[in-house]
Amino acid sequence: MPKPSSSLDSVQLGAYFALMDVAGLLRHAVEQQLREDGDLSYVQFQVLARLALDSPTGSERMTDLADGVVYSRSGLTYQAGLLEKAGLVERAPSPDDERSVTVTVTDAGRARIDAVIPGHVEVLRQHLFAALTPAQTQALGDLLAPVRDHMRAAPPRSAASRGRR
Amino acid sequence: MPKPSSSLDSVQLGAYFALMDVAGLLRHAVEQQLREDGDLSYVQFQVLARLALDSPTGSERMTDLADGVVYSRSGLTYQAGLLEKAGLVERAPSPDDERSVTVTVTDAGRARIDAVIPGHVEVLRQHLFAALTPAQTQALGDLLAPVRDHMRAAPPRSAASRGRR
DNA sequence: TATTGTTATACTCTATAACTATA
DNA sequence: TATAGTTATAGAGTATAACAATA
Repeated sequence: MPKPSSSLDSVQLGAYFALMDVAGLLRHAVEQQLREDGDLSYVQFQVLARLALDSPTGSERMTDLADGVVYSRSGLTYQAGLLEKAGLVERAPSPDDERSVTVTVTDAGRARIDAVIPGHVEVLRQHLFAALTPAQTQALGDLLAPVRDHMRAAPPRSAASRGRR
Repeated sequence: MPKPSSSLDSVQLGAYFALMDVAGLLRHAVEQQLREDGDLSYVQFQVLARLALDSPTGSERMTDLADGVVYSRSGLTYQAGLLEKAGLVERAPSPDDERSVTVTVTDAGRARIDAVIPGHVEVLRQHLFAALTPAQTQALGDLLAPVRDHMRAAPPRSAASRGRR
C-alpha cells in the first residue's frame, strides 16, 4: 500500500484552522457573556442546560453527564460541586444503584438558565449567525453533526497502542 | 421594528452545539498529541507554526502574534516566555520601534515543529477528515472562513456599552 | 498621551492517582 | 473484580491591574 503523505492539502488546512479559530473566538465570547450575566462557566452552562432543557425529569446520573460534557470524572465532580454550592443543582444517591449519584436542577438553577439565555442568544446572533444565511447554518450543522458522532464513537488515541490487550 | 425573538430555531441550535462539540473534542485530541509528541500546548504550537511556516523571516512582533493567537497580551508574554525558556524562540527589541519585541523561531523551534507535524496530521485525519469527503471539507472551510473574518472584525461585546465615548 | 510589553497576583480549570463504597 | 464517584494534589493557563519604556 502507498505510504500516506504526512501533510495536508491547503483545503484541509483551511478547514482545520477556520474551525479552530471560529470555535475559539466563539467560546471566548460566550464564556464572557455567561460569566457576566450569570456567573457561569461554559461547562456549568452545559450541565445546567442539559438538565433544565433536555432532561424530562431535570435529573441525570454523573456518568451520563460526563459523556459529552467534560473529559474527566473529577472535572465533573468539581463543576457539580460548584453548581451545588451555588444552589443550582442537588446531588443524591441514585435509588436503583447506590454507587451512582443523581444530579437534579433546582428552581434556582432553572431561573439562572432563563436569566442567561437571552444574552447568550444575542451573542450567538451577533458573532455566528450574522455571518451565515439560514441555508448556510443548516449546511454547517449537517456537516458537523456526523463529525461529532464520528469523534464520539472513536476510541481515544491511546487505544491504538493498547490494541493487543 | 419587530422585537427580535429571544430564542434560536432548532437548526441554529444544532449548528451551534455541533460546532462547539466538534471543536472541543478536536482540540482535546490535538492538545494531547502535541503534549505527548512535542511537549507543546496548542497556543505554543500556533505561535511556533506561524513563525516557522507562515512568516518568511521566521519573525513577528508580539503584537502581531497576539492578534488571532491569544486573547490577552500577558497571556502571550507567558507563552512566549515558555517557548524562549525551551530554546524554541528568541526575543529581541525591534530595530525600528524600540517599544516592540520581535520574536524569532530558532532552529530548535523549527525542528520541534517538524517533529510534531506527522502525529498532528494523523490525529486530524483520524478525527476530522475521516468523517468528511474532500468536497465536504472544502464546504466546511468555505462556510467558516467568512465567519472567522466577521468575528475578527467585530468589536468585543463591551464596545457596545462604550459607544458614547 | 498613547502604545508596547512585562510583572505580580490571584484565580479557574483540569488531570492523575489514591481511595471509598457498592454491584 | 469492576464500576461510580470523590478527594488530594499539583500544574497549566488566563486575565487584570500596575508598571516601565518608548513614540
